[in-house]
Amino acid sequence: MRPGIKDVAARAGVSPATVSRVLGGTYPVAQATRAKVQRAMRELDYVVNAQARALKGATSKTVAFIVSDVTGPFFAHVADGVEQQATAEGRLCLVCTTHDEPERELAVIDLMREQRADAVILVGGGQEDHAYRERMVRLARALDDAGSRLVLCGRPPLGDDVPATVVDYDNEGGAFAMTSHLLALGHRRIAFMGAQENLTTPTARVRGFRRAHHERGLEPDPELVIEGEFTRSFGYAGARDLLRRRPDVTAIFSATDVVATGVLQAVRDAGLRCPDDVSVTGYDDIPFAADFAPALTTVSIPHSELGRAAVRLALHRDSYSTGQYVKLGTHLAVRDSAGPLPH
Amino acid sequence: MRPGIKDVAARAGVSPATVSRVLGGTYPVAQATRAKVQRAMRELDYVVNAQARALKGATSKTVAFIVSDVTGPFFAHVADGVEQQATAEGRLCLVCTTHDEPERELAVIDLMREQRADAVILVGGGQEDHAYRERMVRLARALDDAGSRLVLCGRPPLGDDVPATVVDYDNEGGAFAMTSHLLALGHRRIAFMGAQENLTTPTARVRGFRRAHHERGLEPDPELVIEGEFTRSFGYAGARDLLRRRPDVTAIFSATDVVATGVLQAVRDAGLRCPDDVSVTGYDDIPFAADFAPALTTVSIPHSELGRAAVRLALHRDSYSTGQYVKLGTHLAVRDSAGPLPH
DNA sequence: GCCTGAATAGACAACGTTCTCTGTGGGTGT
DNA sequence: ACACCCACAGAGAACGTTGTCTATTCAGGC
Repeated sequence: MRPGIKDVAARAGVSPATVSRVLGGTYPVAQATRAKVQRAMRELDYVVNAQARALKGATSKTVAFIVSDVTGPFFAHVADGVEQQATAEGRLCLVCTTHDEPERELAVIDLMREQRADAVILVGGGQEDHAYRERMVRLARALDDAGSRLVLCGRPPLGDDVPATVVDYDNEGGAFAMTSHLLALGHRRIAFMGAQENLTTPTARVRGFRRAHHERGLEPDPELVIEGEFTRSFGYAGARDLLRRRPDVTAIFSATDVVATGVLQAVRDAGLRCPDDVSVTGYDDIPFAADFAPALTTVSIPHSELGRAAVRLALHRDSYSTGQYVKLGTHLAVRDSAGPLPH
Repeated sequence: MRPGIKDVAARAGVSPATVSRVLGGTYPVAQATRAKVQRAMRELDYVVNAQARALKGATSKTVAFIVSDVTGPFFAHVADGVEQQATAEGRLCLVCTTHDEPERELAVIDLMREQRADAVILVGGGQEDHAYRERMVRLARALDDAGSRLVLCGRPPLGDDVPATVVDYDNEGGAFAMTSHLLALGHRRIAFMGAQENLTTPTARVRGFRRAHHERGLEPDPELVIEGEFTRSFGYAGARDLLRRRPDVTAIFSATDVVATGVLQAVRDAGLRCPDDVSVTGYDDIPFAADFAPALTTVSIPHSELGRAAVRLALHRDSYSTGQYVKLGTHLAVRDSAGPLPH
């Protein structure tokens, strides 16, 4: 049987309350008594019951981390930041996946409400439609009532009156910078691979792509903004078809690095060289981007700082008068996969 | 304020016990009463308090997942399996990192003991010394007393009398197969990059490397078994020095894919081509191994099955008469980075 | 020698569930 | 008409903590 505070008290010859005070350290206990209690705890190999403690207190000292898929390199690095900061703040870290099923997302947030997590961090882009937004607003309020804080990490804010913390990064700015880079290299027929109408992340990236063209007085060819998921297989199929249909394209801006892996494969399979024949770039700067063939030019996101900031802001929300919206910067990681326009 | 079972009971005009019974579903409640209660729950947006429930029950319906670093691709995929299976079994998933600090490992396991997790899954290799083993044995017993199960995932068993579940993979067999593959391609001066004396994983891989030589009546050159950590930077520095010191080497078997990325970089920087001048192989088959330059020949590990099996075995340990030790197979993933011996 | 106040320790009531007893009606069998 | 059982619902005690309130002791000041 697992010993409780009473067993320790009995063995030390004191009352349970005294043991609790030794545990907490927030109340005067005589040196001799403390020693007796500590000895009893050691002898019984006692550990507190976290559930009982949480039941008494207001919170479970836990941070929940919700992603669509733990294996995504993007998520793994945000998770790293979350875990680091949570540990530093004396919190444990719960992980849940949604696999992009909206109902599952709902269910998982209810689970976290049951757990009375201090913060519930939703990582990754969200959908753009109104119904989804409304649901998020309701969840934010429900969590707020339960004493938790909803944190949106990597997606835009819901509105000022919604009790949620938002930690975003400059999605559009990164796409703008990358597109400008390609334009500066002389490319004019640039494809964007992986647009998705109703999702916040690809939409912001397409916006940056367009804006970079417009600022140079150019109009992006609508035929070159290609819809598709953030997967390797879409990158492969999409690029293969594109290269057949539009051999005049000289650069492909992939919506994510994972898409870029597929694009690079398609380029190789088409007998073309990168970057000599066609430039390929990505977005995210995943850990192995520098090891691809060729090393991938991409947009770097401060992944782990995103996670750390999420936890930090959520837990100290009263002391941040600056508000609950932070937008971190992105920057270009220029490597070998994008070069000047071939002639 | 967050509503409790009493508030629901009051609103529905029944006793708290009845509400609990509607919640549990394991006791007859009249149809009309059930409807009243469910309506009250909906109106108050009630969710149970997981801590209170766990306090009553024997366990917190939680699985803990302990790794040295969440960002490692190996870990991410085991985590995926763990999370999948935990969800399927109605458990939540706690994540902790140790960053390879033994004291932190200790502290984290105590934290899990406090949480009364159903299973505590320790992922990745361990140290080989006696003191460490003894400590693990004590932890296994302590967790067993607390009603939890220690699971060792990706490291060898502690002994028959220790209450722990072990889910391992054929570490040595994979190294044996890979080395045999290289030998069959004609290579005779093969380096092993990333041995570490006191750690179980590299030790097993070196063992397979040696055995493959011996079975062909060959003796591996001790100078070619190079000590080093499982990092990209070691791979780079180690391979750079090796290629300078021993230009006669024709193949480099990297202890992990991450090491291989560094090795590949060093090979490129030395002006050599892979696999034409020197073959390079890895171990782990991380997700992007196929996207490296060239696509990496490596040993594939059933990562997520490792995680799933860990949870499955730990939670149903009474119904597995077969014992609490499972060893999963590994297989070669032959790609482009290893070729026949150049002449 | 008595009062005051610090320092310390115990008793007891929460926290929100679930489980085990006890009812309490109303239907059935004889 | 009586006993009996069944289906249901309530009362109350846990689970292991922590916080509040009260009781004891002892030193010091008058």
